[in-house]
Amino acid sequence: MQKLIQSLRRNGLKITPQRLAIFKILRGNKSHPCAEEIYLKVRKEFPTISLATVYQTLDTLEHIGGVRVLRCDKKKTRYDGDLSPHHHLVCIRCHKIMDLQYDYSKTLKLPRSMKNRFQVNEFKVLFYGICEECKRKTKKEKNKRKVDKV
Amino acid sequence: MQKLIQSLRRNGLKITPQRLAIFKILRGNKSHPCAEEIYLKVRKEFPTISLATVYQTLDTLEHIGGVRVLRCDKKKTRYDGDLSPHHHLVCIRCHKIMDLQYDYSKTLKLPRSMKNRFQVNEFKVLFYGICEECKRKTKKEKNKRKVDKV
DNA sequence: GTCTATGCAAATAATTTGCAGTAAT
DNA sequence: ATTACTGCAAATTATTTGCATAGAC
Repeated sequence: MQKLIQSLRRNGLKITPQRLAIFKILRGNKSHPCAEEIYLKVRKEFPTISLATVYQTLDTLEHIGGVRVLRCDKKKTRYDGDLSPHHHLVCIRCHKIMDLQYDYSKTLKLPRSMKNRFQVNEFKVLFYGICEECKRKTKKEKNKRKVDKV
Repeated sequence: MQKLIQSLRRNGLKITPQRLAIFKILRGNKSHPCAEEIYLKVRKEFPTISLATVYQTLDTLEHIGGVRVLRCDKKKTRYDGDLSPHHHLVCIRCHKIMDLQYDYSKTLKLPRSMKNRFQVNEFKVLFYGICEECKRKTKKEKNKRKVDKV
């Protein structure tokens, strides 16, 4: 939280209670909420906050690295307040997003040929597949809906 | 192309000229177009095609693995017809998406603890950073707009 | 002939914007 | 005092849907 305040300050941004509240909600949340879900939560503390403010704050937080943005959902953007090095497992059946607490920064380097042509600030790894729960269900359905890929 | 036709057939889907045309456009295109851009291209061959058909076809193609979907752009979904193992470099300044022809499948395994809890079908790696061109511009601007991260 | 896919228009819904008032510096 | 932020309502826009018709099988 102190880090956030410092970062806001250093970037000439104001330290508003709304920003702190949204950041706090994100930090204490492993569920990758979307803007609307965050909105419903902050409203409990700030009943007059607007959804637009939530969107704007999320933008601000993204810009200063206070939230990580997940665009794996077709419909809505999801937000992740866990700033530790980790990645995501996305179930293509139930669309659940799970955390993978594993740091690939050692193994995941750009090939030499690209190293001087792109300065990497961060990277995201998304694994798509079937989660345990859905796999169990699939077996019961005797491999229904199997897709033949190109 | 034969592979696509086979895959459509195997999945009980019809082989329509619109589907083939959209697939052909995607294959011969390294620019990661969005639905609208694809629509404008197919229209040259099929002036009566509708944007809705383009969306539906892209959905179908995604489902059978005939196109790869990129959700790194805040605004629109982008589509990639290159089915070879490769990943993407996204410039956070100019929002250009570049291909990284490199196969991380050997290095990017799930940790043992997760291996039995998630069946990976595919994975995507997104590198975010600054492209060569934008880096050159930044230097001229004497490190303007530098962000202090959380 | 059957059934799916297309084209059209209208609907949906996430996100953004403009602006007047409010609060942080 | 200054300037940025919030709240509200309205606007925007990507994407989806319903339905009649056309086309693939």
